[in-house]
Amino acid sequence: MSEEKIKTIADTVKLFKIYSDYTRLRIIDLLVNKEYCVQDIADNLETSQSAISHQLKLLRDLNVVKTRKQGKQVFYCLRDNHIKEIFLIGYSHVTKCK
Amino acid sequence: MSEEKIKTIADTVKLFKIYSDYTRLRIIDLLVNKEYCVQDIADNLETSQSAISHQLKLLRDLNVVKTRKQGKQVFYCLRDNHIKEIFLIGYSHVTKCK
DNA sequence: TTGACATATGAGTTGTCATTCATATATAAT
DNA sequence: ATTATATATGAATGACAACTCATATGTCAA
Repeated sequence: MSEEKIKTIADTVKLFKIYSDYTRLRIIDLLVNKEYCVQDIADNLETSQSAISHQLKLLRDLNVVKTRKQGKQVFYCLRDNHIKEIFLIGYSHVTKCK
Repeated sequence: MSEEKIKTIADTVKLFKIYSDYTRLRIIDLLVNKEYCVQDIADNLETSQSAISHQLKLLRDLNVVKTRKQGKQVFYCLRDNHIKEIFLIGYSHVTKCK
């Protein structure tokens, strides 16, 4: 296996890992439609503000989400369509297989 | 969020988790083209027979791969095209973003 | 400027999971 | 039957990652 291929596979693992956590996937699912501030995400997912904030930091560092600050609140949305597309492919695949 | 949606999201997490390990993804990548016996997979990936065998058990249990026994050897291949498709979507997405 | 609110973050804990090591099972060859 | 080879598997180990708890930072209102 070439060095380049190894790198690509490793990057693909990283990509899929984004979607491989229940909290993160619910965040992504929520943000598919519109932006949310942190507390609203936490409320929707019935998860602590801290847990959500940690995951959002991860998603920020991975360039999955972008933020918009408005007063005390920070609104999050998906950075581009690629993330949404892959999520929807996986999601619809699962839906079909029922 | 409805009970059913929660279940679907959880199942989607499981689906993505299949692809979220370096050893597993290399196995899947290898099996995209043709079947391999266990030792050949191990040799190709330069990973121990035991580590490969454990991952193959996982993939078997998840219905990702199927097996064909021939003498002392067991040949593995992908069970259907769905697994291949999602892998290729992720893989090509990463390739494009370079 | 003080207090209240929204978010971020560091440290510590816990659980999960991929690997190794040792060994079991199964098949083939002599 | 015995030995060698291919694969599978249980237990133990180690690494990582998600959460909690406590607290810091930043912003607004009074």
